[in-house]
Amino acid sequence: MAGSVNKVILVGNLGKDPEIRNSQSGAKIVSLTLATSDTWNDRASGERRERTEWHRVVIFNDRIADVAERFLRKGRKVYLEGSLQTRKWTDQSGQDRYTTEVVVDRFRGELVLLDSNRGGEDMGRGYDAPTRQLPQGGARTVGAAAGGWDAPMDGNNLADEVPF
Amino acid sequence: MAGSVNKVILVGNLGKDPEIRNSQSGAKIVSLTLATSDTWNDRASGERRERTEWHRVVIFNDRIADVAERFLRKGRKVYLEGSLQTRKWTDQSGQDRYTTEVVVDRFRGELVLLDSNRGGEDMGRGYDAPTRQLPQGGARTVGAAAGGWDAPMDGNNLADEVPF
Amino acid sequence: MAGSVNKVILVGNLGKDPEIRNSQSGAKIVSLTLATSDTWNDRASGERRERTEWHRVVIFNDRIADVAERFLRKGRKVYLEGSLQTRKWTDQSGQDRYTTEVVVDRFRGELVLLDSNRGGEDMGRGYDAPTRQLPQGGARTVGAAAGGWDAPMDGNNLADEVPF
Amino acid sequence: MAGSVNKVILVGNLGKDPEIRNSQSGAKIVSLTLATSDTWNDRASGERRERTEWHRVVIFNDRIADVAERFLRKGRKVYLEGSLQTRKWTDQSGQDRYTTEVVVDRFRGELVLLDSNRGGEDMGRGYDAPTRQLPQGGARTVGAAAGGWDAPMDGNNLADEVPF
DNA sequence: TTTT
DNA sequence: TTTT
Repeated sequence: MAGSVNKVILVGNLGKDPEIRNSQSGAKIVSLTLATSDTWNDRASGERRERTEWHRVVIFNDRIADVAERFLRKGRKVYLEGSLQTRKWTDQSGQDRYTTEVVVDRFRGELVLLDSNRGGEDMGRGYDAPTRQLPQGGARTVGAAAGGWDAPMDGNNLADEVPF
Repeated sequence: MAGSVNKVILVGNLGKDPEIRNSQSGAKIVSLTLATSDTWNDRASGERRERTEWHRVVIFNDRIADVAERFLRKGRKVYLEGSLQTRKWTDQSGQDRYTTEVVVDRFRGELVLLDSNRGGEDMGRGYDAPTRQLPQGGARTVGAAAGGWDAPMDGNNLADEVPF
Repeated sequence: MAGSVNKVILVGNLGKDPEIRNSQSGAKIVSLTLATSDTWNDRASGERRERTEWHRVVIFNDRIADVAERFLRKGRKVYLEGSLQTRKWTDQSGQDRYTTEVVVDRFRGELVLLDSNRGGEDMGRGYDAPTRQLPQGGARTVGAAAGGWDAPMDGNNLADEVPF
Repeated sequence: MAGSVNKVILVGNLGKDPEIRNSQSGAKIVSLTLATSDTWNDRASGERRERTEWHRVVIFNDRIADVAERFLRKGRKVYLEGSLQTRKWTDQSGQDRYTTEVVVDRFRGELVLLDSNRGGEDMGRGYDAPTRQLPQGGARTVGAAAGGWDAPMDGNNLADEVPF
């Protein structure tokens, strides 16, 4: 198809520290969960309502993955730009499942840190090293092509992670 | 949360005619499937590769739903802006499932027709009335709050539609 | 023209307090100057370079103008969405001049506060009331249509303000 | 400044064929004028109103400049993403002038062709080679840094082009 | 004039 | 699980 655009722009806060993995080719892959929130007045009741949306983000871009690993921690606010990708996987019972993620690949995407956190202020507490997933068997080693996934993730593993 | 942004920008083509439903309150709800496509040269093989991504779009905004019903048909190219929403539902076997959609609600979103199709050109053939889903039992009648879904869609129905 | 999009997305800091004016019809109009900055490594010299870009923003949307007046002050960081508009005016010597602004009107635009400034912390110092321009003669009272300006601004005034 | 975003998204039609120039370093620079249009109902009179906005676009990115030179012609519709840049220059009378452009540089920006124009349809007529500006003296040879302009454009030349 |  |  000539001429399409697939762009996601998020400003939100990390729900937990980034998770760092490696593709089969050794490239760093960083996963984030970002929260965005809407508040509005319900038309019927007039009550204030809020809804938090959780976004899965996967960063394949080397340069941006490095920045994410070094600077992002639970609670930080970021501007993130990527594209939508729905990935098919198989759950424990053999059923097809689909997971939609915001992908930052080598072609598209941006990451901008929005809370400067200069001077080691109190956001510093709890800002430990990010979680690095140890390969176990190999099921969690995923193959990442430039524009997406070549190999499906381990269904069991994913099932444990839902909603993330 | 003060200060978040949840925005999706798509330019793509409709995979089929829009589906029109009504919420319990009678509001019109239009569902679209939009295709975007990426092409790139594989770094290893040097081959040209292509990947088509299918996006579920749900339009709650009255004005935009009207435009979609009247003017959108399979194959048309649109610019669409909305926000990401992941909806939980239960499948036949009682398992939790999640579906991520691009939502155009009364607060946010835009729809712009990009292929002018003026003068009744050949895109006109096959441009029939959009599909209207008859309520069956009620499972397909969804309740739409301002910011999303109150009631889950029918799991069976959805399963048949995958990828959409 | 059927089918166009005119969208600007900025994340930046206010260079000074907002300026508040009223249109001839009495509507509140808020003007901001937003700074964005790029840093890059010069290819030739290898040196780190930085360039700050200053954006004129004009808010016609009532609801957003209220938020801007109440919460925005010099130094605050915001996400702002609007559209580009180039306005013609005449300078002192009678020459045509053009100024491009990012406009938030009643149809399009968004303002999101990004530095939470919760609890009246030290960002509070210096956070005075925003500047309100007193009408003088009337030259600074501008007529604002929904989608832009009906009446030109006073050329002299603008000339003094360049770059802002 | 840590943490800023400067993004413009346009969907519009070219007002004339692209203009091709070369920087002092020999890099290709493509200039476009893009029209976007808004229509709305005037609140007072109830009349339908329309406003066309003209955008100056300058493409420094080599790959995108090539695509623009080869495929863009007057009338074509494109999705364009770039960043805002205001450039200072001096007019004939020695006065400072400012021009705001949408810049596609080597870091940021995208160009997507939206009217496929397959099959040599009638948009084909008049689709000649784009305009190439011959260097005259050198005033029109501009130096392009990664993030913008090193040398001002010739004021006389620009004055003739306004609005473009 | 912002910010780091 | 974030944030206000």
